Amino acid sequence: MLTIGQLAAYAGVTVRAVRHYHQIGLLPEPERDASGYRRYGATAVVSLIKIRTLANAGVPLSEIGRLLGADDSTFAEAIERIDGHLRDEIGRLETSRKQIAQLTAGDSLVLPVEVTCYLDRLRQIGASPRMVEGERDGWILIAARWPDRIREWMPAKLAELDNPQVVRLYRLISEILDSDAADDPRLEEVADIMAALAEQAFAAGDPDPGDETHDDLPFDLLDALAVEYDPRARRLRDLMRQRGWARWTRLERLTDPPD
Amino acid sequence: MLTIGQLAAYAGVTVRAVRHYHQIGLLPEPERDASGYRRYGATAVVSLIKIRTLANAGVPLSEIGRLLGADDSTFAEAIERIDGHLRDEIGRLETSRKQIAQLTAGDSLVLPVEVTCYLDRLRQIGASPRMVEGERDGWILIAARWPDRIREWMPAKLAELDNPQVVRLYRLISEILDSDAADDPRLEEVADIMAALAEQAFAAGDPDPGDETHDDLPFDLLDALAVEYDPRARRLRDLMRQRGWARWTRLERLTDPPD
DNA sequence: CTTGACCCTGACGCTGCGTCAACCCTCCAT
DNA sequence: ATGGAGGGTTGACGCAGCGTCAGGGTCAAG
Repeated sequence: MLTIGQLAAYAGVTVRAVRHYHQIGLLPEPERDASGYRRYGATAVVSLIKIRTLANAGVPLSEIGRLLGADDSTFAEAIERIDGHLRDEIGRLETSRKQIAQLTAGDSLVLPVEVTCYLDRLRQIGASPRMVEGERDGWILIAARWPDRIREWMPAKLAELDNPQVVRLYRLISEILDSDAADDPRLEEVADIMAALAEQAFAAGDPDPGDETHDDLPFDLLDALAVEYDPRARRLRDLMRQRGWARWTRLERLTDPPD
Repeated sequence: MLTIGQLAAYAGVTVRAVRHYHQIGLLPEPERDASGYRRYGATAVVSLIKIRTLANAGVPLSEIGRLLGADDSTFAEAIERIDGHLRDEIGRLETSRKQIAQLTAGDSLVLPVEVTCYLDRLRQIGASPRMVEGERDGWILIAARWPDRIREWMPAKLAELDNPQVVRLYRLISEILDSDAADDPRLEEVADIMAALAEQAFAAGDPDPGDETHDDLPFDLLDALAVEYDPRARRLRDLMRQRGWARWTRLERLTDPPD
């Protein structure tokens, strides 16, 4: 007659596990000796080994009970099912591994490589870290909404950075972000440049992604994001409204005369 | 300003998940509106997307908080560690899959193929199902103790089944098991055969695995197993003792004259 | 007699939420 | 004005498979 510790040691499991199997009815409670200790016979050892074998094979405890009493075809069927679960699980973990393999720190955390290139380029032309951070978060919002289409849009965005006006714009905004002036006069210049650029784009007949997707939410979020990053964005938005433009952050759109 | 449902939808998670992230402090609680509803801004959306990205990559929630605020090298280090965990997990599941692939129903559940062959052979020579079942469970106990060495022992055991005396022995025991007689007279014959076989083996100088391993517990368990399977085994053991043999089940051993 | 190694029951903890319950808020159609 | 649908709120339990106390009692040995 074995104590629970000896039983567990023989089967290579912990005492707690054995008690757990009792609790869930997987292994029957044995007789107790005079002092209330559980006393196990050889059949208990055999049962426990069978249980552990199935459990080690990844069979959930809840299935093991039925499985041990099942006939061969039921058993094979159940094995089939469990193998399916395991395959799924492995697949999930492997996609996880691929994902985290791509998670280098910084920008590429959530963004496709095209966007991180764009952000790097922004740094090159003199955008401040804070500016780039804001841009990155904006692109995160965009990427969440259109994960597939975002790659199409990047080449055009990247090309824009060759435009000296755009470069000047980003530098200006960077400077403003880094200053503490509550109402920076340079905001007017920023608005002028943005309006001019919007005018050019409109004249060139650029396709407006907002029209295609017909989903304002991401752009509302972009506006809100800018304001959360720097409250002076609100003032900039007003200046843009005066110039006949709304949704200034990512993509511009002609509107009726404001107010 | 978004409600919790809109926030969750944008990031592709459930409302419950968002509340969970609040609870564990991963996502800060936002302001409430007049009626107590949570109201989220754009930065919350960005944070939630970052969280989900890491979580989808298999990063435990408890790590995500630190990771989002970590510098690049800390981040890379953590990623390394998490990838290690994932690899381990995948490895475990894959061994599980291999294991259950080998789990055909019946005998081979816990036993190596050599043993199941032996059991099949037992059936061929006329051992009853009940007898074979008992043998199988005995081998399970052995296999649990010496999982590596058991393969060495099987050829000899298999060869034994060519001995007509051994065949007669198994058939006799099968018959007794299938009968209900409380004290079957054939037990005497069983004991005679077993004693004779033991004598031969001893004379041939068979190595006694019990001596090598110096671990009596498995053999005690085998004895106990037999008794639990059929109480008449106790009588058989006494008969064997009278003939100068102990530990009758698996391997015999000479002892001092009994009692 | 003490000490250390076991045994007992009962209960919480872990992970990442799903799923009630019981109630409040808002908006839209009647 | 009202009622119902479809949001939102907190609080709580449940899941798998045990690990890990807490607060006892028991056994074998020195």
